[in-house]
Amino acid sequence: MCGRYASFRETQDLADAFAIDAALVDDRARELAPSWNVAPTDDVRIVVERGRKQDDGTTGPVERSLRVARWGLVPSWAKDPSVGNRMINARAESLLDKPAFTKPFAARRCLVPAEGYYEWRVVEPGTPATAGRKATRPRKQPYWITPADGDVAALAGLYEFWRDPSRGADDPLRWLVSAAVVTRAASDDLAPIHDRMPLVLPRSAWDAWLDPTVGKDEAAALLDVAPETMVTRTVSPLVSSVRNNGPQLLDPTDPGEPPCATP
DNA sequence: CCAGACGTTGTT
DNA sequence: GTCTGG
DNA sequence: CCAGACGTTGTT
DNA sequence: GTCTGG
Repeated sequence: MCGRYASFRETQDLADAFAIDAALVDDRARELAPSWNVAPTDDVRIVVERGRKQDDGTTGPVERSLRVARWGLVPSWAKDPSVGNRMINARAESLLDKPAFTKPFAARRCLVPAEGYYEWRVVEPGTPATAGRKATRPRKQPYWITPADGDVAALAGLYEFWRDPSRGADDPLRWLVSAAVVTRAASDDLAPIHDRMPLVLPRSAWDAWLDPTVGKDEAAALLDVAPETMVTRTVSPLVSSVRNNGPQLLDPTDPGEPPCATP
């Protein structure tokens, strides 16, 4: 779950929403194209808090910034970045036991801004919506899921740095920043569509989640926040292919058959 | 000790 | 790097 | 997450 | 069926 989402809000709006100083918005974040179909391995915008490395080698005061990360956490020990292709999610329930996530959770938590995310539900042929039509193979019905309050969704994330051994000290691509989205059990409202959902943090939890001086024990308490209320609608299967993009992917479609938990 | 994994999802 | 399994 | 590939050699 | 790429 949470393997596809959308992030198309203007960078300045994001900076405002997360109280980020304009000077701390990375150029790459400004240049990143809006996307209605963000897929694993894509570059995404993340909100982080850390002290910048200063010229004298020491670390400066903690600052909140908007940066770019590759979706799919690449552990520091990875031999190549493809390891991150499958580390797109981190289960809240087991986070603390996973070597790949231990340090990121203790010190490198981030927020992944999203306008909403997608889930797919498998619809078997022969159900009321397809009755009378020619028998078909199961179909994957995508859903668009957004916060009910219309605000930006702040997905809890973890990030990591990976040093590319093939690049020299001066190469700006020497350090790859990558991130994973934390998942949890779905709320009762969303369970009929899917049993997992991203951890959407309420505004009241943002500061503590981002604060690198907040340790793992305190941060772990944030994993249990009450789920945000979300609204859903069916959208076109165009979104299923990562090659498609654009606001039309969010166009509502006839739901046909309502989701049901137990057939 | 060394070798090998390190992750989630969905589906059966 | 760090943990697990053998 | 879904879609799409799934392979090597030798030659250009 | 299972892995890789986006």
